[in-house]
Amino acid sequence: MSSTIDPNHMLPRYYQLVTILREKIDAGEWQPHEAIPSERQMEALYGVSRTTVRQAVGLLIRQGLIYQLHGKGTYVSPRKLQKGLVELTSFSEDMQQRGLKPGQRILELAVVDAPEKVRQHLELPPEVTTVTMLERVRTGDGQPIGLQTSYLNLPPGAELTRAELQERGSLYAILQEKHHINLVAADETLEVTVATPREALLLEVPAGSPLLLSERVLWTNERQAIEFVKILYRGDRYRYAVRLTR
Amino acid sequence: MSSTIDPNHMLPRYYQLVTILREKIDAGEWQPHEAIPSERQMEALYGVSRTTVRQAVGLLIRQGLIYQLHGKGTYVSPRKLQKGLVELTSFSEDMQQRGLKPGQRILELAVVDAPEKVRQHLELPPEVTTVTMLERVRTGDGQPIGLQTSYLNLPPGAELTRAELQERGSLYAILQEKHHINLVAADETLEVTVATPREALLLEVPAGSPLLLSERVLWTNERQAIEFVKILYRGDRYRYAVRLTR
DNA sequence: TAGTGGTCTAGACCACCCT
DNA sequence: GGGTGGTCTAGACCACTAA
Repeated sequence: MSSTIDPNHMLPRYYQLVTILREKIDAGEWQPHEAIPSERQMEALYGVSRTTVRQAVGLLIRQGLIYQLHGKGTYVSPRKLQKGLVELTSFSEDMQQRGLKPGQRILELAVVDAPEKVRQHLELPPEVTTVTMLERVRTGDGQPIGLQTSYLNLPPGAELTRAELQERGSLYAILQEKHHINLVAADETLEVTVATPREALLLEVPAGSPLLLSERVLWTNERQAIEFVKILYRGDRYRYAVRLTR
Repeated sequence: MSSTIDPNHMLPRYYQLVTILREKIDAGEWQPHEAIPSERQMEALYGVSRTTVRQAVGLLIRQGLIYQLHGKGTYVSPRKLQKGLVELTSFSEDMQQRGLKPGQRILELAVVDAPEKVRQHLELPPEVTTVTMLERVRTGDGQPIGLQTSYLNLPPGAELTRAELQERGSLYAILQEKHHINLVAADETLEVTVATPREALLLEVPAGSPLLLSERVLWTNERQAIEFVKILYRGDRYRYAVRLTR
């Protein structure tokens, strides 16, 4: 709960300023549509250069917390625009944000020949013929929400075990912490489909029920496609939210 | 098709540099995962400061065209990550990007009492009791794609006529050019539903067919909610695409 | 005219990667 | 050690808004 900037801190100064400003906004110290101090005032207030102020301000603008009007000032966004609807999240994070306890039932974990559709999405080179396939029923507060099928192009030597998955829950946490793979972006498509008998059974809905189908390609910080994941969501229990900007 | 920066040009230098770099990437002058000149090299190449180079580079990174690795360099993203999947677009722009000719059939255009749900989404003040309601069947290459219902909180005096809409096609173009309202962000949710008899008739599908329901709140550059839009898309003719980032 | 954000410069030092 | 991106400074001028 600091409100000054420490030049010797581990974190960069612009990021310390981001934290200070976000805390004030979250605490309601400035109301929506109210002007916050100008860039030159913050320069003096926090003892940093205007460039550094603008770096912090730019980040908060991209996160939707504040906005600027040329010649007028910098203002707090209305609360609806403050919620980060746009970020790349795992299923587990997604459920937690919705206030549901994430859970899973692992149906299958195996190394398989890559289907053609998966080859294309992951842009597999010819010498790679197999991928790791993981099928899970995902739950929120114990209720089935989605049927998830992942195809992973893991680096040689990297392996995935049921035990790890059971323990950690989140696949992304394992990739990040154990294999040092950073996921930074994803391309996702959404469409409508209806449940096959098998899907209906697993999701506990009548066969033919409408489902939301998400297909996602995940990219590492080096922009290699590493995972292609399909999630079939129950139409009655899931709503997808995004923020779009110009 | 310039490849130098003109200091006296109308456009800012960083933006001229963005254009130059984008043209080279689009032309395939640099291949995916190939390094482009370093920031200090571009400083010399284009006669601008490193700050300006970084401003251009940052914009292209946020658009997904390039990425940077600390201590290594700046690289071209693979093509799949170059397509802008994330931007706020109107239905007309959306159809054009998909290579379909956008069309519409106006069902209703009227000033109505604002329903409670609309009041909440638009955050209407108590003194505002009415909104402009516009219902249209949207088509792609003449085929029905979606049933769109818009609720607009227009500024006093601003009016919308069928003639304008028929002529311009795009509501956003009218708001922008005639009323100088800039739409800069939107919050959108997507879910699955099934067609009522009326919806089925208008969309030319059997009653009970699965549909994709989009609900969108549009924000101006001053972060006022100005439009609440519902679009019911035919499940068999529409797929939604987004790019997510960390 | 004064204050705001938008653009731009010419430096500097640090952290990281590779040889 | 030399090159890369990441952070930061102390200025400057311009474009826009409002009184």
